[in-house]
Amino acid sequence: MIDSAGPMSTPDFVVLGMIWRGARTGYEIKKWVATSIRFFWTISEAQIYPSLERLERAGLVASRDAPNGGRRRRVFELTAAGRRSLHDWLVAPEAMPFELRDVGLVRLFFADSLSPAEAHVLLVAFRRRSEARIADLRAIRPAEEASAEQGGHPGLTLRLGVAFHQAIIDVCEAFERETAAD
Amino acid sequence: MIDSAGPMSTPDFVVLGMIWRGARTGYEIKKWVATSIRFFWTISEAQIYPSLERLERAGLVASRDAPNGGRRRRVFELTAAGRRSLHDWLVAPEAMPFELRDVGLVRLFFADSLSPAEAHVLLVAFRRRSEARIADLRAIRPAEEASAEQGGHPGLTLRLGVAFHQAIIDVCEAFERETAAD
DNA sequence: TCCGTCATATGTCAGGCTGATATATTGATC
DNA sequence: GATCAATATATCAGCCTGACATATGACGGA
Repeated sequence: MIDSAGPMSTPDFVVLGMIWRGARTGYEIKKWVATSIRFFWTISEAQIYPSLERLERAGLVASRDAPNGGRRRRVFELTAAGRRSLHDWLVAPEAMPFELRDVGLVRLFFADSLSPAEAHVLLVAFRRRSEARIADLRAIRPAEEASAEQGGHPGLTLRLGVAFHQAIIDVCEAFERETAAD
Repeated sequence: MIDSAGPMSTPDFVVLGMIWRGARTGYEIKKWVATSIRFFWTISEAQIYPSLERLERAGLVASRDAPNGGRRRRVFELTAAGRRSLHDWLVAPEAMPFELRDVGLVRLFFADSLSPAEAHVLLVAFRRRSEARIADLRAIRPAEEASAEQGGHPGLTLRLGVAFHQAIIDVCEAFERETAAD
């Protein structure tokens, strides 16, 4: 299917997926990523525009010029091959690497070098970060978070984000109680 | 404190912290990272050795040559300034960015484009990944996971890892039940 | 009506990091 | 005595991020 443009990488499929969701221009892809999957995937313009070129060369998207007055603008849509490619990627039994890079956990890891009082301050800051993140997540789309089904799979990823930070908060509070008991 | 070598970055503090934990050579730092904080921080040799140079120039670590037979070897230890610098970093009220990059969540996000059966297969694969990760975490240091206090803060980070993957599993199972009910 | 500011829209580029590879010695296993 | 794994340090191509560059349209205030 893709022969002239090398292997597809995850950012390419993210671009493809966002066009499937209805994003029409590179700019919209960037905006949509920033308001939906930004907590578990980011993408920069320097990736989006070359990616759109590759996808078009591979026949997965089609574009046409649609300037808005004197402002240039290129709108994209999926081809049948593009829909098939997205589908194949989603059902492929590939590994799904979970990459976390967390300065907070690193600092906690070294907290044995602090006094109990200092370590406690750090732990509270760490817990508050997750509390703030849950507030951010709820602000994105409160409707979807309230009811299970309505959000579909985007709603599921939102619930996962909330649950995951709630678990961190619970463990922090348990640890705070345990160390306070000393 | 650090004047001749530009600002310190997180990887530098990770190296400093690992030396505080007792790592003696660049090689040991790499090995220790791979068996402790690897689930939330990684570091490559291409970072470690230049970082050790910077830390020594800044007076935060001291090194001496300690060849093992004909094999060159440089052992490092913290200076007083190094201990202070690590302490200051840990207590600084800085933001702790939480960076996640998860292909699994991205694929789930687009799963509305699949049939219910296909989406279910993807969800099960996603859940199993967290089950496998919990097994990995428990394998690292089973003793610390059993009891709260014994692990200190490394034990806490281990508990946090287990808890948040357990939260993912719980949400997945709930969603599986909800969608199966249709 | 002019001006500033924000949103739309597409791109470029330096610098940093990852993953792969290179090199050399020691110790273990067969 | 040969092969493989572990110890130990280092380099490098290639990719990505974050910052910057460029240009137009829309809108409100002075």
